[in-house]
Parts: sequence; structure tokens; C-alpha cells
Amino acid sequence: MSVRVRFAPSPTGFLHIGGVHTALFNWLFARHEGGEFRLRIENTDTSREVAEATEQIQDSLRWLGLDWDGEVTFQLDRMERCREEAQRLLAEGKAYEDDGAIRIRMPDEGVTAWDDLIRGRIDYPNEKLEDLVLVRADGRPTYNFASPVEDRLDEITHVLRGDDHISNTPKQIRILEALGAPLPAYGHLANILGEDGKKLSKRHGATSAEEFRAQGYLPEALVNFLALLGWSYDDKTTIMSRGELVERFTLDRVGASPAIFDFKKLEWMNGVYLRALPPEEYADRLVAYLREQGYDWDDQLVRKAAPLVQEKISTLGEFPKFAGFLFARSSGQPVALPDVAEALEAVDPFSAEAIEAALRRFAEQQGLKPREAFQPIRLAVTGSTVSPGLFESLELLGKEETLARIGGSGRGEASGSSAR
RNA sequence: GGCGCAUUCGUCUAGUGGCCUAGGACACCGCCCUCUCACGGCGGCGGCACGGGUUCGAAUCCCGUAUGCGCCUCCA
Repeated sequence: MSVRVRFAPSPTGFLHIGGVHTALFNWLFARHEGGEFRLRIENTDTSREVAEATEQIQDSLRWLGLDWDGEVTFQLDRMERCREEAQRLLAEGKAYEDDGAIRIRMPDEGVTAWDDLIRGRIDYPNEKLEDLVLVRADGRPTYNFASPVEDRLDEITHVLRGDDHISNTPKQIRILEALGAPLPAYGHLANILGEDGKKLSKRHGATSAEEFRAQGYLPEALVNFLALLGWSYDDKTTIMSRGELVERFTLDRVGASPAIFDFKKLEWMNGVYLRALPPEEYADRLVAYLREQGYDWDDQLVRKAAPLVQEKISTLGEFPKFAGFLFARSSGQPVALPDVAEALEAVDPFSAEAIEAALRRFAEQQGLKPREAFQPIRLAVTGSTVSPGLFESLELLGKEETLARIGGSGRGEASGSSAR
């Protein structure tokens, strides 16, 4: 029998990174096994549903490259089927009515157990199992009823979900048994926590796929990083392409203990992916990202700036702060560096190479170490002590704009202000 | 409180009884490279939660304790 798994988020907002992790492990497992990965929206609780969430979740999944098989299904559409199943249990005496709701009869002794795909055998004492509500008085099925019924309808073979579901599993197993349905295998993934060991929340930083995207993370980096939270290939491999991940992913190497989300490591990994991109593609991605974020900077100039920053920034989101000076015009209040202006005025063509030669000569004449000479220029021109390579930056800026920023070329009167 | 799950460097992890004086990566520190930043190179700091067993031998198996997390809803 071929593998079929599902990812079943509830549409209450953006796709949380914990959800992405669960989706990823299901997807990797399905793809590795040559099986199917289904997407199911659990929208039984209409009061908590957020209108755009269903679309946003799919957008995030698409962005991450986690493609699903078949149509997206909605729990709400299968309510009728759930009611029928409940009626059947009622007729068979396996369930009973109580205040208008339908409850299932649970055993009160013995244990319900299963061999968890990730944790091994788990025993759950039946005395802890209540006669839980299957269908509410208003006719809506509860989550713990709808979920297993749908797993059966979809012929799900493996249920991989968060470990917060461990105590739901015995309930769902009992329901499936009452229905006479075959049981899927269950595996419970450990949660992802914030730096303080608490549940990952807003105060830890980005928590949704959307936010990581907006901050300029690459989906392939996020996927690689998340795959390594609770799973590993061996004792030294960390950078793996999507294809390698699929090829190598197996459940027996998934761990059971919770992992803390290390933003620093993700940032490092994103930098690795960014630097590895062919220059052309790097420029494409940068342009697309800036567009998405609402910048209206000249595409051609962005493309020219791309190679200057590729080795230096670890998220696309750092670009505006790091290279934004290339896209502004001199505000007319230049920092006066008359000697430098003079040295630069004669440079022709105004190329990085020629600029470097001129500036090094200048430094030597002044008896300054390179860094002593260049740092004031950097500050005057870029407005920061940290920037892309100085000579390349000046070339992109052009002679006129460069001189305007250091008070040369007769423009922008020297105001007496010095470089700090 | 009850039940369940978890516990190797600060973090992610390798480790399935001898290969472990516990390996790798991120972070951190130092040095080198260098126009800043970053990259890269080299080196360093740092861990088997605790206590009992089992065994010739335990990070690895068992029991207990502690700590953390989850669930105990006609939420999902």
C-alpha cells in the first residue's frame, strides 16, 4: 500500500512556523516514499476562521515549494458524512445521546496503545478516556470526531502531527475502532520552541512563513533549516538541497525532543544560500524581493548593485539599509572633503579600478593608512561606516553624485561640517 | 492535581553497550586576510540533568528524582 499523509491546519491566520515544520516533515516523508501529500483545512470552528487564511496558507506552502496532491479539502464540507457515521454508532449502541449531543462510549479499563512512529510504544490508560462528544447539540461534529473520520475517508496511512496531539490519539483510535475502520500509523513530532524554551510566539521574532518571506529569507534556506530541527542525516551534513532532503529523509532519524528555533543559525544558512546563487539569479531574486516589498528603485541599478552585496548580506531584507545610499540623491548638505574631491575630479574613466588607484595615491600623499583615508570618505558618501566596497560604490554612484556628496565640483558649498 | 511526552556543549544535533580522553554546525572569543562590513582560513571555550542499579564495561539498558512541555473543552 502506498503512503498517503495529510497536513491539516486550521484557518485561523498566517501559517505558523510550527505548522510549516509539520507540513515539511509530512511532505518529505510522502515524497521520499513516492506517496501522496494532501492538504486539508480544518474549518469546523467557523467562529475562529479568518477569511483570507485559507488562501494565505496555500500561498505560503507554494512559496516554500511544498506542493500537495489532489484538491484541497475542507472539513466543513464533510459534516454530513460525519453525522451519518455518528448516527450509525448510535444505532449500533456504540454511542448515545446526551443533552442533544452524541457521545461515544469509551471503555473504562485497560489501555489504548499504539506504536508511535517516532516515540515507540505509548500506553494510555482507558480510565482517562471520557465519553467524548462526537456531534454537538447544534449538529456540528467535533474535531476529535471529524479528524479521524476524514482520515478514513481519505485513506490516510500515516498521521504525522505535533505532539500536542498525543492525548487525542487514543480517542481517535477508539473512534476508528468503533467505526470498524483500519488504523493509520501515528507519529508525533516534537514542538518548536522560542529561545526561552517557551512556545514560539511573536515576541521571539518572525513566526509565520509570511514574515520570513518579508524579511528576505529564501524558501530553500528555510526548508533546509527546518528539516534539521528534529531530523538529521548524519553527524556532519547541514547544507542539503530539496532533492537531497527528499532522498535522505526517513522517519527513523526523526528525534522526539523539542527544538529551540535558532534565528542566528537560520540567518547564517540563508547567507550560505544567498552566496551560492549564480549572480544572475541573485539579481533576479533581489529585484523581485524589492518589488514585493514596495520599493520602486531602478531595476538596472539594483542589478548592478547586486554583485557588490552578494558576499555581504545574509538576508535580502538587509539590502535597503546596506545599499540604500545608491538610490538617493545628494541632499545638498555635503560633508566637505576638498582634498578627496580634488583627487577624484581628475579620474577618468570613473571606474572602480581608476578610483582605487587615485584614492590609494591620495592616501599615500597624505601619509595615511588606507583605512584612515577611506573611512571618512565612506561615511561622507554612504552615510555609514559599513558599506559595500567603496570603489565599486563610487563607480555606481558616478562622478557627479560622488563629488556632490563630498563637496567637490563647485556644487554644494563646503559648509564647514566635517566628517563627524 | 491527574495522565502523557521529553532531557548530550548557550542552540541544532551525531551517538542504538567497548570505535567516545563524546564528533559536526551555529553562536561566542582570539589570530590571519582586509578600504568598512562580510566571506574565507586557523585556533579556542563549552555538554552526556541528578541518584541508584544491570554489566568485565553505560551517553547508550532499567528504576527513581528533578526540570520542561502538552493535554485534561459540545476549541482545533
